[in-house]
Amino acid sequence: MSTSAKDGYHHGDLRAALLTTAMEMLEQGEQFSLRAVARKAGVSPTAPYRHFADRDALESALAAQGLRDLNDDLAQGGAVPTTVAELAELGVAYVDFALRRPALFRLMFGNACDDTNDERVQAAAAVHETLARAVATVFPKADLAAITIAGWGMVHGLASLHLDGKLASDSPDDVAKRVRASFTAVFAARAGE
Amino acid sequence: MSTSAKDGYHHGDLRAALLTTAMEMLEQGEQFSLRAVARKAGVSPTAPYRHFADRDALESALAAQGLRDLNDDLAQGGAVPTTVAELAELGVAYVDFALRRPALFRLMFGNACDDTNDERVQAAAAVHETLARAVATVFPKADLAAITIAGWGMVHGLASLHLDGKLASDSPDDVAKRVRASFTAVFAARAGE
DNA sequence: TGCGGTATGTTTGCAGTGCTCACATGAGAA
DNA sequence: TTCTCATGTGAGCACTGCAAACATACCGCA
Repeated sequence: MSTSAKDGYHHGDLRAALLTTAMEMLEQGEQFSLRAVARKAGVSPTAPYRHFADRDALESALAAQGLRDLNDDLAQGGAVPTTVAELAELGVAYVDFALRRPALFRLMFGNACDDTNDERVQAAAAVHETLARAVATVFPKADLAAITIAGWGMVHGLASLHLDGKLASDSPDDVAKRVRASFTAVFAARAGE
Repeated sequence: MSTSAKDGYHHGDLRAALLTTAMEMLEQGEQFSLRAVARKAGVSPTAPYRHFADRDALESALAAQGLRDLNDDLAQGGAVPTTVAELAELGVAYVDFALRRPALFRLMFGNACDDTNDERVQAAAAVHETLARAVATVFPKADLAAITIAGWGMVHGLASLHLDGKLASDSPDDVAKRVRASFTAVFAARAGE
C-alpha cells in the first residue's frame, strides 16, 4: 500500500516514520534516544530494531540525510560562485546550517564515521565535491586540492567553534560577517588566480 | 595529610584521583561513565558526586585540563613563530593533538560549553590568545582578529574533519603534510605583511 | 584530652537506556 | 485458502545518571 501509517498491527512505513520523528526531535533540541523515538512514533520500544541494527545505524541514516540537506543548501540557487565574495557566501551557508541545526550538525560530524561503503560516506563526498567545484571555478589556476581542503577546514572550524561557544557569537548576522571577514582575510590576496 | 591515597574509609584526594583515572580512560579509548571511573578508582558508584555536581562537571574539568595541555603543546619550545612555515607548525601541533587524544579533543570541543565564568572558558581563551600572539608576530600589519579567527578555524576544522574520517588520513605524516599545504595555500601569498 | 560538627564515602533505590530473545500478528506468495 | 516470513510486541538483562538516607573519621574547639 502507500507509505503512510496504518492503524493496525503493522505500521506501513515505520522506517521512514522513525527517521522523520527522530529528525524532528533533533531540530527541537529534544534529548534523543531510540526508545524516545519509538514512543513518539507510537510504537513499542524495540520496534526500531527491525529497521536499524542499533542506535548507530539510525544516527548514520540521519547524518546522511543531514549531509544531503547541507549539500542542497550549498548548491542553493544552482549557480557556481565565480568570485571570492560569492565563495564566501558558501561559507556563510555552511556555518548558518550548523547554527540552525546544531544537534544534526553534531551527528553529522561528531563521531567516527568508520562506516565503510555507506550512503553516509557518499553524502560526505558529495559535499566535498560541491566545495571543490566552487573553488575550481574561483581559483582555476591554483592547487585545487590544497585550497579546497583549506577552505573546507576553515569553514568547518568556524562552524564548530561558534557552535561550541568558543567564539562569542552575538547575532547570526555577526557570525556571517565574521565568516566573510575570514574569507577576505585569507583569499582576497589571491583573487584572480 | 598528603594528597596520596590512603587505605581507610576516606580516600585522601579522591577528586584528583578521579580526574586522572578518567583521563586515563579517555586516552585508552575506554567507554567513559561516572560509575566506571568510580569503579576503576576503587570507590563506591556515587562517591564522585561528593566532588562533581554531575557528569557534566567532571567532563568540564577534563576539558579544561585538555585545553591547558593543548595550549602547552602549542607553546612548545617557548619560541613565538615568526614565519609562515613556523606558524604552520602550530597548526600541525594542533591537529596532532586532536589525533593523538581524540576522545579528549571531542570533550573539549564537542559540547555546548555554556558554562559561564569557568576555568574552562578561561583555558579556551588562553588557547585563543596563544594563536593570536603567533599571528600578530607573523603578520604584524594585517587585521589581527580576522586572521587569527580564520587560522584557528582552519586548523580546528582540519582537526575535526580528520578526526571524524571526512578526510582520508593515511599516516600522521600525510596529515601533517596536508596541514602545511593548507597553510601554504592560504597564507603564503601574504607572507611579509 | 575528649567531644561534636561536618566533609567525605556507602547503600539503597528509581527511572531511563541499548539490546536480546521468545512470541504474536497479518500481508502476500503458493 | 494456506503457510511463510517480515514486521511488531513483551519481558528481561546489564548498564547509566542521580537522589536520599546512612556511616565514618577528620577536624577544630572546649
